[in-house]
Amino acid sequence: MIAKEALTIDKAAMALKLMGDKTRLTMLRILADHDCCVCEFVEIFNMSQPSISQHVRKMKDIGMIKEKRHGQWIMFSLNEDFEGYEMVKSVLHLLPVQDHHLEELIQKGKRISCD
Amino acid sequence: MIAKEALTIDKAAMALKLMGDKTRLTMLRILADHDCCVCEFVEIFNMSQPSISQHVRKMKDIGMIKEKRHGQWIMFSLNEDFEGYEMVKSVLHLLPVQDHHLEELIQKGKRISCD
DNA sequence: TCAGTATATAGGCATATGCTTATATGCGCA
DNA sequence: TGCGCATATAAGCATATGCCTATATACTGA
Repeated sequence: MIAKEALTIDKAAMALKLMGDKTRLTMLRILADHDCCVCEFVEIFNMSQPSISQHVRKMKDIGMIKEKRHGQWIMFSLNEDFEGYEMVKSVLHLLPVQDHHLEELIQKGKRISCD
Repeated sequence: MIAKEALTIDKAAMALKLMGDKTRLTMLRILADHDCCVCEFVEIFNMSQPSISQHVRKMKDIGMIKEKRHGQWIMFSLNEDFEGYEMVKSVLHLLPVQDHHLEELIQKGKRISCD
């Protein structure tokens, strides 16, 4: 049996730095329950599309989230293969559910679902 | 019975931002096991004293760590009363022990102990 | 193929961050 | 009181960050 390698301080710090932004942390808390695409985040955060895109890119670049294209949309989700996944999850579980954002989205008819 | 208030996203993000720096994260991981003072961190990180002092100050300012003066020295420790204490602890427990830094310190005769 | 929608990239700007050196403050002890 | 060590603060500088607007790319469906 091979012990799971502990996360290095360096990698953890990199992940935590990304989580240390309110917008990204909220995105992650949402992603802990629901996959989302960029255009949904644009609605939720009422922020420019490039700004959202850049936040998402940073998290994708270090492997914290992953993407899957569904036609026109690219759905993002937490990446369970990320080295810091356990850490990310344990932090997110301490934070309040962000379902109200999704509900608002649904009420506005802006929720994207790919099944 | 009163349920423990969940940490807000805002406060968590603030704490995570501070943890997202390699130097501070290492300090915190050390503090999880041992109280330390500024001059010890200066030795450990081989960094200027003001630089260390500023890192410590940021963490003290949001209540993440606390200080206790022992004569000439001010010993810092994790603050169990910090709102994000549980989060901090759960992250630190996923990181490798940093005892080698303390051992080096002891070998150099620079370890401060206040008992 | 072309219009419409979704996403990414480039460039610019204001502010935040982390480090440094210089200096001030606080405490212990002769 | 005055020196020595520990710590804090001030000021300056280079780089990082987060946002924006403008523009490019990618996919869908008529």
